[in-house]
Amino acid sequence: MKEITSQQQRVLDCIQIYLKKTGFPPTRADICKELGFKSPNSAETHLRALEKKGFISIESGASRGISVNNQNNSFGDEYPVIGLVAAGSPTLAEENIERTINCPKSFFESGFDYFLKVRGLSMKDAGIMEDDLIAVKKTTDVKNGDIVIARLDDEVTVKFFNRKSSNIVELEPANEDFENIVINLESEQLHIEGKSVGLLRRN
Amino acid sequence: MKEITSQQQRVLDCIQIYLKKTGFPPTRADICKELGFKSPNSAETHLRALEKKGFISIESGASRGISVNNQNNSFGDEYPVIGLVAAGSPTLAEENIERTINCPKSFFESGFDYFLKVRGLSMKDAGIMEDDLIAVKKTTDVKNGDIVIARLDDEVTVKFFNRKSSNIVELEPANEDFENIVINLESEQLHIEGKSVGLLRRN
DNA sequence: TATTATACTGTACATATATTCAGTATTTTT
DNA sequence: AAAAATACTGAATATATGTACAGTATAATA
Repeated sequence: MKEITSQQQRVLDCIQIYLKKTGFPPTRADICKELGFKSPNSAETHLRALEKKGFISIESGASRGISVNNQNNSFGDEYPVIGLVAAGSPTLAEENIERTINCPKSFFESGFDYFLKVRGLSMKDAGIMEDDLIAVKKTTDVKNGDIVIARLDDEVTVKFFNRKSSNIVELEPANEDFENIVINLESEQLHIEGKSVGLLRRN
Repeated sequence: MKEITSQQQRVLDCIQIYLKKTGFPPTRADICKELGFKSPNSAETHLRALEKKGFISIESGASRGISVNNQNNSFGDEYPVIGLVAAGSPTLAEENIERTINCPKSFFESGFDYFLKVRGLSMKDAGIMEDDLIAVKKTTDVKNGDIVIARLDDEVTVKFFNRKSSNIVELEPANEDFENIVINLESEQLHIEGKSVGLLRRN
């Protein structure tokens, strides 16, 4: 996606506002009226530039045949729900995707990549129950106290992250029936898949 | 909203599918092509019927000037977040609405009406923590074991519902530090605001 | 029984709309 | 310094599209 100019941004905004207001895209004349252009060709050339840069698609010949390509509108996207993660298989492999959930992109504060279906009760005191869906943001940038999705020997687990020293990381459950997992990074492999940015439960 | 006929439903479905696929509404000819009509007037009369019944709006003269009025598309709606509920004030009064959340209508199984922001930890063992947002469906049709939003003497509380006998209802917390609330319906007023159909947490 | 709503085909036409062509001017890139 | 992209005005036009008119037929309603 190439860079957008300020005028092209105005046209793109105009399309989206018009869409939200009326339910259908504007004509060239509508855009001109809205932005003060005096020739329909002004709108036309901007539309072609936006199309060339990938921001919109234009159906040739069709009236109002404009569709906005970007996903950062307020509407939904399909997010995968990752269920039982088999040992050794990559987390986001297709066979692990149970289904998808349509959910606004900006639903959780920092944006997220997928839902992870929780097994077990090791985080129950943090309000995370069996079958809850954790909104996971893929990142390795985690701080102490974050709820992280970690992989240890092909086993995926959800725990509090706590770096004790440069080589020692503790993964702490929120359930007194479970014990802390202490990892020495020199001798063991710890892979941080991401961190929890939210939770979804459906009764 | 008057009753819709099966053919009109087909046309309405056609519009929504077309919208989802292309990003803009169909022309009369598009509808004919999609549904097998041979005259554009077939689409026209159906559209006018749908407009008369309130399902769609048509902008006169504009090409593809159709907008769907109903909200049961797969996209988002604005749901109110109810925060601190002041004693004596109706739950959904405007002053109680902290903000709204854009969320697909079909996000929680049985549909829902608003989000309730949780105070306290009386339901922590059910995985409901402070500041969690409970998706509430307004209903008085609750079963034993349901998590209900109940009002007792202008105090709103979230608890498990448990009908002991025809006159006795127990509201049970999920936290051993709290005690059951036993209500004798003959002497006390219990108002069921609704029940929890889901939960949303944002870290 | 008359009327209205539903459910179509088929034709016709005014106009709404996309799109091309001819210019002008400024800025950015090569 | 030349070429390409940006940012417009203005006019022209083919066609995409809404919409009215003329029919036919059946089911529902008053």
